[in-house]
Amino acid sequence: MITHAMEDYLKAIYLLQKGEDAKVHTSVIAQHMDVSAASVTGMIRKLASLELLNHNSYHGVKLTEGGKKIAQEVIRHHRLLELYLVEIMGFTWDKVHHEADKLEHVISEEFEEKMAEALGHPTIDPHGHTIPTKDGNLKEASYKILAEIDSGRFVTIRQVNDDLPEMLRYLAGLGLVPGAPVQVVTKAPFNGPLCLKIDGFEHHIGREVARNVFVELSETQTD
Amino acid sequence: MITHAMEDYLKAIYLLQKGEDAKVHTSVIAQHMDVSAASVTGMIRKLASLELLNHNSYHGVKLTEGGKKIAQEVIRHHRLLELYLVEIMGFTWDKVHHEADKLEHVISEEFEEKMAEALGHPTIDPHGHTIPTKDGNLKEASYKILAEIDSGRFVTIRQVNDDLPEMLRYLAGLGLVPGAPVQVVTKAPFNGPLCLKIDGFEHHIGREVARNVFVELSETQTD
DNA sequence: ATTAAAATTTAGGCATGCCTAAATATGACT
DNA sequence: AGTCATATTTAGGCATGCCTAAATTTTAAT
Repeated sequence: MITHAMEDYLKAIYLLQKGEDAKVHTSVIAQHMDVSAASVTGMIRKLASLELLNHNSYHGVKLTEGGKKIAQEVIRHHRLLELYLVEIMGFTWDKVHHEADKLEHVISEEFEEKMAEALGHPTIDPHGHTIPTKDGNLKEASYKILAEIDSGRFVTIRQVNDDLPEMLRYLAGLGLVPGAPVQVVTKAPFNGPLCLKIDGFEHHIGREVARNVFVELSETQTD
Repeated sequence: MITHAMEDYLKAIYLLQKGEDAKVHTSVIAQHMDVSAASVTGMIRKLASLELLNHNSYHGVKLTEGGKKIAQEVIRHHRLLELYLVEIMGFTWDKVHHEADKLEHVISEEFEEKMAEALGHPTIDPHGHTIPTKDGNLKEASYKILAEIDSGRFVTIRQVNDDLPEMLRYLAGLGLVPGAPVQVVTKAPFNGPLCLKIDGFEHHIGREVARNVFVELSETQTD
C-alpha cells in the first residue's frame, strides 16, 4: 500500500533527481521536505523494501522504474490540479500549489481524466512546468535562470517557482508570467538588482527573485 | 488539531443523531464506520477531551455545538463536492460519494466557495440531501420510505441512499431519481416486490431497494 | 595517514488510530 | 433481587511516520 507520505517522498526524490543517473542524498530530501534526516532514512528503508528506489547506504538513493512511475503520476495530478484550479475554478496562481499538494493524493484516475478533458489535455501548468503525460512522459525543459542572464539580452519568461505565494503575487503584479517577453536592461554589481523592461516599463527586481524565474533566450530583437 | 479520522467520526455521529436530543451509542457508530467498538470508545475519549461531544459512559454520546459545527462543515463539503462532480465535471451519480469522502477532508474554504458559486449556491445534492448553509444550517427534510407507502398512492422521489453505487446505477436506469413522480401500483405480500408506475411504465422492485428510496406524498392525482 | 567535520544511520520514544481479548457495566427476565 | 445476554470499556499490541540523541561512516584537510 502506498501512503500519502510515501507519495510525497517519491515526488520529492523525483524532482530532486535532476540528472538521470544522479543519486539524491538524505540531507537534500530532508531539507526539501522539512523533516529530520533520521526520518528520511526510515522512509528510504521502507521504499527500498518495496523496490521503489535503490539505496546505497551513505551514498544516496535512485528511484527504480516503479518509483518513477508513481512519482510521475503524483506530479501529473499536482500540475493538472494547479491548472484546473486556475483555469476552471478561478483561483489565483499563488494559492494553487498548496491546494494541489493536498488534493494530489486523494483524487481518482477518473477525476484526473475529467480535468484533462476539461482543459483540453494541456502540457504546461500555470507556473510553466511540464505536465507529465498519462503514460508517464516528463521531459522537463531546462531553462536558464533569469538572475544569470547577461544584461542587454532579450528573453521570454518560461517558468517560475510555485511554492512561494507572496513571490507569485509580486511577479504577477510585475507581469513576470510565463510567455512574457522581457529585456534585461542592466544588472547592478555586487549581486544588485536587475533592471528589466517588461511591457514597455522598467522594473527593478532583486537577485533572490531573479533566481526563482526561468527564461528562454529570444532571438535578439530591436524594439 | 482536528484529524481526518475525527472529522469522519463527527460526521457519522451527526448523521446518526437523528432526533435533536438523542444519544448515539458506541455500537451504532462502530457499525456505521466499520470499525470495532473499542476503537470507537478510544476516539470518543479523544473527542470528549476536546469538548466536541459529551460522553455519558455506557449511555452514548451527544455532539456539543462545537462538534456539530465541524460535522456540518464536513457534510457541506461532501454534498457540494457530490453536486460539483456531477454537474460541473460530468461524473455519474454512483461514483461521487466515494470521491467526495476523500476530498471532503482536504479542500480549503476557498475551494468550497468556488464550488458554491459555480453551482449557484445550491441547496440539494444529487441524491436529494440538503446541503448545509455556510453558517451551519441543516434542516434535513424527513421523507417517507418508499417501501412503506400504501399501494395506490402517488409520490415524488425526493432522496436516495448515496453509498451503494450499484443500487444507484439500477435506480437511475429505472428513472427513480429525485423529482420523479411515481405511483405505487401494488405491493406483493410477504415483503414482496413493489410494482411502480414510472414515466408511464411499470417496474417491479424489491423491498430492499424500496427501503433506500425516500419520497413525499403527492396530491392524489388522476393520470 | 591521521584527524576533525559533516553526513548518515541506529536506537529509543511519542502520537494517531486501528485491532483482539478480557474485564466490567447495563438492562431485561424470572 | 439474582442471573444472563449484550453493550461498553480497559488493557495490551501493532503499523505509520515523525522526533531527538547517540553511534557510525564518509570526506576533506592537514
